[in-house]
Amino acid sequence: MISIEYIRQNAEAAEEQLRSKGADVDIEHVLKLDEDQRAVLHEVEELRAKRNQLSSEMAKMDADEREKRLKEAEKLKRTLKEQEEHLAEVTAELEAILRKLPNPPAKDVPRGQDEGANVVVRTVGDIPQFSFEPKDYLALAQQHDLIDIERAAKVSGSRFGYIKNEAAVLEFALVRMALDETAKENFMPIVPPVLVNEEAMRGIGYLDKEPEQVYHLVEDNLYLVATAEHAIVPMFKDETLSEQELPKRFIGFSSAFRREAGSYGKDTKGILRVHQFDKVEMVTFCDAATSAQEHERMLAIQERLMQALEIPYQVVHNATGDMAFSAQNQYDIESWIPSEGRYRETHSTSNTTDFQSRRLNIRRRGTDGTELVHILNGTAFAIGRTLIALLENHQRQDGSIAIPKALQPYAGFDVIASA
RNA sequence: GGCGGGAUGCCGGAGCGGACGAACGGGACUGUCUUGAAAACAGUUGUACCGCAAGGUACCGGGGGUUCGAAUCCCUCUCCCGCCGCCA
Repeated sequence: MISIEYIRQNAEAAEEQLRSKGADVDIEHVLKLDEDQRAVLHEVEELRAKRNQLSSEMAKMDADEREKRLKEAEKLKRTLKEQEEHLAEVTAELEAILRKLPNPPAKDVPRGQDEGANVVVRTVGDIPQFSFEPKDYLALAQQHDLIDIERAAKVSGSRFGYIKNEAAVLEFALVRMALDETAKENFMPIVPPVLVNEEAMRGIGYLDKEPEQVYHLVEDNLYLVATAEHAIVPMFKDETLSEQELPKRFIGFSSAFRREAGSYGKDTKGILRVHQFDKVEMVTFCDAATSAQEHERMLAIQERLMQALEIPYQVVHNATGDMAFSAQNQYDIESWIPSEGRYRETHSTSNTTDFQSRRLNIRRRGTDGTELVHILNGTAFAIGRTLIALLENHQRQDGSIAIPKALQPYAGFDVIASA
């Protein structure tokens, strides 16, 4: 959640920033509500002070005297109740608006309405030149019996898939490789629950932005996470961490579930956009002062992983209109997909600053007092999309697929070739 | 799924309508003493919000209620512990 003090102190800048992320805000209205809220709060607190004083006086009175003051006390009680109700209304109205506002972008974020305004920061790796017509991953998968979409449709519906044979082994190879790489930077491996309660999901900011994207188990009021981040970030809800234990870095593995409502007809083929996929995800809790640096660290890890897989990619600085709701700054990594002749998103990393920690009340205690922590997230590997890039970029003329050297020890084989 | 017991500050643990932001013990910090440390003694030790400040308000698992007044009474939810049942 955005800080109301920030809006109060930077009304003009805030308006521009929020609009740049596509929010339709009326800053004047927000400021007015904020003022009202504080005025009513002041009134309520004054009434409470009076009540408290009268009550403690009454405690010392004899029965007779108490009886005399009772009328006054009762009246005070009624007035207080009215004002408290008023306060609750104003507060709720203000909060409802604030909850729907995105994290204002950092100054250096490119402005723009959509991904067209994204800025390519750098391009790494040579685009493979094939002496033959490269196949798409589905053709390759069929040749080697790696992915079964048809039967998944029979069992689960559209946008599901079975990952099989070497592809299934590669999933675990990728997971292990990501664990090892991030271990060098003290990320703690973690397997979180994939079902989380409403409070946790709300704390993440997901329900306010795109509630239709998340699977909801109505009977138990539980939500299926759309990324491990959703289960890892709320772990420290209402906790104050000590300065010394920061940064806390986690490398989580979990399935991710997305309804993909509204994406009908978009990427309908294969496993690029599915309702369920596995993912290795980084999450860091750190000091406000170091979060920008942590963000760069995450990006660097992502790049190292892609370089180890020998997949050409580009780093994109997301424009305001293409950023996540919670992100103050965001980079995507787009991997080269030969069959499409273009780069497609395989990774993302966001600095959410104190946007999530404010909602979840996650602080850190230091010698300088307590303050909200900063929280960052970043993809290590989204398995499905990484498999796509891997299969297509490393295919050979006969359709066999070379496994990059760094991955071989994890996979236990160096090529996928049909017998 | 059934029955029983719990949830209080950094930790343990009392309190069960008014003097409780909370006894007592431990821990931590500061000071005295000491060459230094320990011990002993004295003191300090939560967070958030409103306010220029003085000060005020809120918080004893969450929410609601009763009352002039709730950690304390009532309702409800969640979680934890124990026993039984079922089960990968």
